[in-house]
Formats: sequence, C-alpha cells, structure tokens
Amino acid sequence: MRSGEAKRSYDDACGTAHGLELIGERWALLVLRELMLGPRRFGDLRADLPGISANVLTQRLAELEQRGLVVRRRLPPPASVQVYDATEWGREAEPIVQALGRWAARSPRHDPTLPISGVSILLSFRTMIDAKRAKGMDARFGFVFGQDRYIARVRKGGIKVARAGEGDFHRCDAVFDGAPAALAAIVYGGQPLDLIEVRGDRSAAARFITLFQLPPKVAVEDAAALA
Amino acid sequence: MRSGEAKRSYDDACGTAHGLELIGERWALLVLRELMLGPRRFGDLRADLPGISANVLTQRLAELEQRGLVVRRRLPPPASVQVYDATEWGREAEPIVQALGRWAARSPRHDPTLPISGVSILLSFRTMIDAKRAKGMDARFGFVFGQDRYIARVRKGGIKVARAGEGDFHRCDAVFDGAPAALAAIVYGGQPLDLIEVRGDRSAAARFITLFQLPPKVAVEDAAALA
DNA sequence: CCGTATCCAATAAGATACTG
DNA sequence: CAGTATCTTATTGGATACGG
Repeated sequence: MRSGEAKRSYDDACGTAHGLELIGERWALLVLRELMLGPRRFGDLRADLPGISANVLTQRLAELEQRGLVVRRRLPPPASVQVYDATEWGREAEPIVQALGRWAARSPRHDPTLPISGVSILLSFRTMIDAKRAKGMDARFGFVFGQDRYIARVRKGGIKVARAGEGDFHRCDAVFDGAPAALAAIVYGGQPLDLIEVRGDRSAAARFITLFQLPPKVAVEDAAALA
Repeated sequence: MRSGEAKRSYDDACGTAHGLELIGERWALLVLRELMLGPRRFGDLRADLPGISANVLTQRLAELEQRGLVVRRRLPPPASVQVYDATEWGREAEPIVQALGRWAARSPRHDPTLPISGVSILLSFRTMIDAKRAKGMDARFGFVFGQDRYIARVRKGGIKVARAGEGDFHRCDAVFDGAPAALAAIVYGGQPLDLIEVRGDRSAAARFITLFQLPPKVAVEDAAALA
C-alpha cells in the first residue's frame, strides 16, 4: 500500500478508477440507487437492501455524505425524523446504475426471482422502456408498495417517475398495488396481471406492462459451465 | 471462499445488483477496461494497473473468465504467449466504464496527475469527444506509448479507436509519441502540445487536442470539507 | 519472463448485542 | 427506530517462492 492516502487508492488518473473510489465499495451504489427517487430513512434503506448490516450501512452513508453524494437532513416537526437524500451529483450517478443494470440483464445467471425494491423496479422502467412501444401512449400510473407510493407518466415514448403524494393518484389511469417482486414478475417475467391488485383502467394497465423489454441473454457456448 | 462462485450475494433481483456481483469486486472493472481495445498479456495488465498484486490479478482474471467476460487464449507460434481478451459481452461493459468515468470527472477530488494507461486515455477520447467541435474534422491520429500503438479516426463528430498495426500509421495525419500521462495533461490539463513528440501535421494535432471537454466540476459549498 | 501458490498483516464486511 | 460497539470472518495487498 502506498503512503499518504488514507484509504486504498487505485492510483490511476482515469475517471473510471476515481469513480470506483467514490462509489466502488460494496453496497455503495445500491445505497445511492435507493435514494434516486427521494429521501429515505435509515430503516427504509435497511429494509430494501436485504443483507446489508447496520454498521456497513452507517459507514456507507457516512462515506457518501463526506464525498458529497448524500446529505443527511432532519425533517421539520412534527416529523423530526432524520432522512438521507442524494445530492444532485449523487442523482447524476443514475446513468451508471442504468448502464450496469442494462448490461447485467443480459447475464445468463441473472435470477429475477430474488426480492426487489420499489425504487429498483421504478428505476428499471426508466432504463428498459421501449420507446417504440410507448409511442402514442399518454397515461399516468400509480404504484403502491406498502407505505411507499410512486407515480409514473408515460408520454412521447418516454417515462417519468417520481414519489407520489396522496393526491397524485386521482389523476392516474391505473394504480398497481402489490409487492415490487410481483410487479417485476408480471412486467419482466410474463406472469399474468392479476398477480397484483389493479385499480382503475385495467386495459391501460395491461398495455403498460408491455412497454418494457429486457435485452437478449448472452449466448453462452457452454451454459452449464456458468451455472 | 469458493473462487468466482456465488459468493457474497446481494440477494437482489435488480440488474444493477447482479452487475455488481459480476464486475463489482475491487479491480474487476479496471481489468476489463484494459481489455477493451484488444488482448493483453498478464504483465501488460500488471504494468497498467499500478498497485494490483499478482495474486489478485490472477483471481480477477479467473473470475471474469468463469463468468464469460474474458477469454484466455494462446497465440499461435512463434509467439505462443498467453493473452487475455474480453468477450463480446465483456466489451459491452464499456458504457458502464464511460458512465462512471464521465460522472467521476465532475468530482472535485479527481486528481489528473496520477499515472494513466494508454487504454484509459484512448477510451476517454471515446467518452469525452465533443461532437460539435469534432464536426467537420476528418483525420486519423496515431499514438505510440512505448510498445503499444493505437489509432484513432475522427469523422462526422465521432471517434473510432483501435489498436494499431505497423502499417496503420502511414495513413495518419499526425502521430503522438510519449507517455499517456503527458497526453492526458495536454488534452485535459491545458498543457502545451510540445510536452510530447508529434510527428506529421502539427496543426491537425493541435486541433485534435481541443476536441475533448471534461464536464464541469461539481459545485461544493465547502470544498475544504472534502479535502 | 509468465504466471501460480502460499504465507502474513492490514482492512473491510458480516453478525449480533447494545444504548439513547 | 436509529444507529454504535464489538467480535468474527472474508478479502485484499505485499512479499516471496516456485514451476514452466
């Protein structure tokens, strides 16, 4: 190890190497991902990052904060709870999350049956929307994952995603209510729509779930070798 | 631990998490980066990844090979040397490298004076080319970094980059010969062109080094806090 | 040289218990 | 609930030795 630097450095001027020093530690990018759609509490993050331990989450948040990617705030009373939020620069890391996700979706070893967070599935919509299929659609959709609510607007072949307030759902064409993993199984796994509850315009919902296309799996000469 | 196998899992169906399981280990993405422009030998990799130890490089290469991102080949006699090359899927990870590099270039703590590999600087040209500035230019450039040679073709606002054979340099408008770090200092650090040797059309070379634009640094309220 | 293997010390991650 | 503290395990890096 070299002298001087406090932590392990790649000692490389390449931006990629510096990026890995900023968000290359285990869990760091997933923590940042969970903050992409707005502030979360410590417990929310812990719940949506199955397997992370409290001390590692504490450490990652502290590092991300110190590097300027995350800010810690205390909500005004009566809430008075502490939340973590991504800074603008932190949110600018979304293309990294997307590129990684799009690339890894081609993996023959990707297991889509694992748990998935609400933020993940919503961000995947931004990543995987097929502009041709979405062209001509103009609709709003709501998503209820337990306490968390999100809203998506499909228009001009694109999709906008955000956390939802109560009133936002009144303008939605349809609202999906269920587990994120179930929604993922429907959209990406070809499962039937009635795996979750759908309120509102069911035909709009049926169209919505066809808008997203995973890239083709990598051809593997000997797939067994990768099992 | 079981080398390369499903070790510590993120237990997350999100493609991003799976991507981190594939190339999230320390050094993995940088090893893959070094293979983006063609096969390299073990010693080349070791030389261009300052700080990696031989055992870690061996392990990363074995893992990447087992996951289908890298192949190990033996060149035909008389060379008969073993080389590592990225598979097509491995090369498809370049958008990840680019997104990470572009994002990290905004970091206030990025130190461009560190060493940099030839592959890194050439890839950075692909990432950072400013289409508006390159528009209307049609030229070829050669790069000599010790034993390694590369060629770049600028055309229609884009740039193509590849390893060069001997003959390729005859068609070049200009050839840069020097250390990658010096070229980086010229292109990105505003240093004078005569820091390295330039053969051929010097005015074309002078235009070339203006084609690349780093994104603006992140505004930091208290930059000292991040030192 | 080109890698691999092995040993060791330093870190980082994981599990769990604990405190305000 | 929101973290700390502590302990155990895993990974990393450096040195070095070894076989092709």
